[in-house]
Amino acid sequence: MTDTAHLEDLNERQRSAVTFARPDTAAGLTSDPLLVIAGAGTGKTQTLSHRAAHLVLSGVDARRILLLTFSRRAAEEMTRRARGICDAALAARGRRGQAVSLPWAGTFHAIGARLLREYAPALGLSPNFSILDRADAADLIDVCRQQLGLALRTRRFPRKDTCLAIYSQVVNRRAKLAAVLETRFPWCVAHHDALKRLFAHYTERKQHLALLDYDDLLLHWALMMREPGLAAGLAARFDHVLVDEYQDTNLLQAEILRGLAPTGAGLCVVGDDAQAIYGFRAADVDNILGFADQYAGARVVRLERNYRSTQAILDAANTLMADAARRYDKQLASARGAGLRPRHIIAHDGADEARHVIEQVLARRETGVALKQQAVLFRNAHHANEVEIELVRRDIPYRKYGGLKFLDAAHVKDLLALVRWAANPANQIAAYRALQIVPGVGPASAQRAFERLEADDWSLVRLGRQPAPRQADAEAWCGLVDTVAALAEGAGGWPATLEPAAEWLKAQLPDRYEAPTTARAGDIDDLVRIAARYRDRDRFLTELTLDPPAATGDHNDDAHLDEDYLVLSTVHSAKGREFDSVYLLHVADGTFPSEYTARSPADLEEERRLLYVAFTRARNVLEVVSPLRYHVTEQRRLGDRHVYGAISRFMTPAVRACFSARDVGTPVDAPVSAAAPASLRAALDVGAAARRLWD
DNA sequence: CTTGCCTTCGTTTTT
DNA sequence: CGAAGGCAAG
Repeated sequence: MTDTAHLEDLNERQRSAVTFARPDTAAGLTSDPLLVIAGAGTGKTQTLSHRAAHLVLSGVDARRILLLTFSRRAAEEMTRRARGICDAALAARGRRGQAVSLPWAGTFHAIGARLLREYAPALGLSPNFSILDRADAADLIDVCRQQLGLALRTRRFPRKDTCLAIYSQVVNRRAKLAAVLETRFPWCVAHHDALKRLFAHYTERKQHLALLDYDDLLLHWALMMREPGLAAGLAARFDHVLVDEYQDTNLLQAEILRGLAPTGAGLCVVGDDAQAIYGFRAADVDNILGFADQYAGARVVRLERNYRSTQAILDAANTLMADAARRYDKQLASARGAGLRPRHIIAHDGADEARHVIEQVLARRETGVALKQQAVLFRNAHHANEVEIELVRRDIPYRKYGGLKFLDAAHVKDLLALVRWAANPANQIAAYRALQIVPGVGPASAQRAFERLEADDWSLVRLGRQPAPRQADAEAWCGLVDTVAALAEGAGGWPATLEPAAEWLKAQLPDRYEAPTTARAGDIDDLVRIAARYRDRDRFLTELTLDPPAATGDHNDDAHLDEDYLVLSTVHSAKGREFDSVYLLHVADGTFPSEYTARSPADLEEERRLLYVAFTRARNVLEVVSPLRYHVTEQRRLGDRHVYGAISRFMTPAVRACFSARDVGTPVDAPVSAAAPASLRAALDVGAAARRLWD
C-alpha cells in the first residue's frame, strides 16, 4: 500500500505519467511504453524525477532504473529531486530512509563509457581506452590523412573538422557516406572514395591505439546491443529506462533503447518536439514523432499547463509555433496569469543593442531581481561580444555559457595531454602534443619517439632511458618523460601525483608562450584543483571529457556560489533553464535563421524551434532585440564592416502582434558604403528596412 | 628538422 | 579577425 502524499503537488496529467504502470503487475514493476509530450515549462523535470522516485517508493530497486539525460546538469538535478521526494515520503511514513540515489543516471555518452569500460573484454576493447574530445578526434583524422597521402596540394581535400563532421553524420544517422555527402556536404562529393578510405583508416587507428571518440561511445554500445547474448544480459539489468529530452536523440540512441527495452516495456521517454534543436548533431525528430508507431501499445500523455511563463509570453511562443510544419499540436496555457507583453526592441546597431540590454538588466535589478535571474541569450557566441565589453567596462559580473571553453586554452590542453598520455601511452594525440612541448621537438621527432615507444611495448620507463632527439632540450626532455612516467605510475596518489607535472609544465610556459604567463600558470593551478574533485585519474579524464566545465570561470564555482552574476548563454546552452528575464540578441535574418542553415525546409524548422526555446526560457520579462545595422563577420574584404540587415522572418506580423514595439538608439547618420556587397544592397536603404518592420 | 613569418581562408549551435 | 597552412632561414 503506497502512501500517495508525494503525488499531491502534481497536476492530473503529470500524476498519470508518474504512476503509469501495467495494471496486472504489482507495484508498478513494469509498464507499457510511455511517451510524455511535455511542452516548455510544463514540469518535465518534475515529472521525470517524480516518476523515478515513485518507482523507488513502489519497491523498484533503484539500481535497476536507468535514467538517461542530455546533459550532466540534468542528470544531477533529477537525481537530487528524486532523492528529495523519496526522503520526504519516507520521513512522512516515519521511516528512517537511507538516502536514495540513482546510480545509473547520466548522459547517454557517460553511461555508454561506463558500460563499455565494464564490457571491454567481451568487446575486444582495451579497458583503459581513452576518450577523444572533438579536437583530439579531428587531430587524429589529420594524422590519418597525412598517412594516406590525402593532404596533397593537387586537389583541395576537406579539412579535418569537415572530415570529422561528415564521419559523425554517417555514424549517427546510420546512413551511407554517399547519401550524407549528397544532402549535407555536396561540395565534398568528389572525395567520396578517399573519405571512405580515410574513415576506414581512422577506425583502424582508434582500435589499435585504444581510443574512442564521442560517437564511438554510442556506436560501440549500439553494436553491443546487436549481439543477442550481450543485449539480453544488459536489458535484464534494468526494469525501467527513463529518457529525458527524447526529441534530441538520434538513430543510434533509438537503437540502443530498442535493445534495452525491445517491447517497450518499462520504457518511458519525455520530450518536446517543439524544442528539437540538435539536428545538426544528427538528432532525429522522427524518434519522438514516431514513438507510438515504433512501440505498439504506447501511451501518450501531454503536458500543456505551463508553470514557468506568463500568458503574454506563451502567446508569443504559441503564435511562433503555429506556423511550424509537423508537430504534436499543443497550446501552452499559463498557470501564472497574463503578465506583461514581451517587447520587440528595434536597436540602431549592436552598440545600442548592448546598451539597451544592460540598462534593462540594471533597471530590473533595482526592482529586486538578482542578476542571476536574468539572462542574455544569443545564437552565436560572438553576438555577445559587445555586451561583454560593456559589462566589463561597467564592472558588472557575468558568466558566459557556450563559446570558448576553459579546456580549449592551449596550456590547459598541454597539461591534459600529459595526464592522458600517462593514462594510455598509446594515445597518439596526447603523446604528440606532450612531446612537442619540449623545445626542439617538432612533429618529426615526436613521430619517431612515438614509434619507438610502440615498438617497445608502450613502456614509458624504457623510453626515458633512450637518448633524447638530437635538437631537443635534453633537460626538458628528461623532465617530460620522468613526469609522464611518474604520472603513469600514480606515485603519491591522486591528485598529489599531478603536482610535479604541473610544475614541470609551468617551467616550460615562458619558452612556449608569449609573456605574461601568470594567467596561464593560474589556469594550470585551477586544473589541478579541479582534478582534486575526482576520485582518481581515470575518472577525472573521462568525466572532464564528457562534461567539460560549461562556462569560462565555471571551474571555480564553489568559491563564488553566493556571488551574483548576469548569465550570458547561447540558446543551445540555455535549454532546460529558466530566468525571470530573458533578453534575446540579434534577432535578424541570417542569425534567426542562420544563413548557413536556411537551405532546406527541415533546417529552417529547426531554426524556428530554436527561437521558441529562447522565448520559453523567460518567466516574466522577454525582450527581443533586432539591430538594424550590425557588424558583419564575413566577407570582410568587401568593404564596410557594417551592413543593414532585416529582422528575422520568424517575427511575422502575427508574432509581432504579441509584442509591444520600441525603437532605441540614435537615428542613422552614417553614410552607406558603396563597397557593401551587392547581395545586401537591397537592404541598404534604412527607410526600407524600417518599413519592412511593419509590413 | 624546427621555428617564425607570411599568406590565405573561412567563419553556428555541442554531447 | 583568428586559425591554419606554406615557405624560408637557422
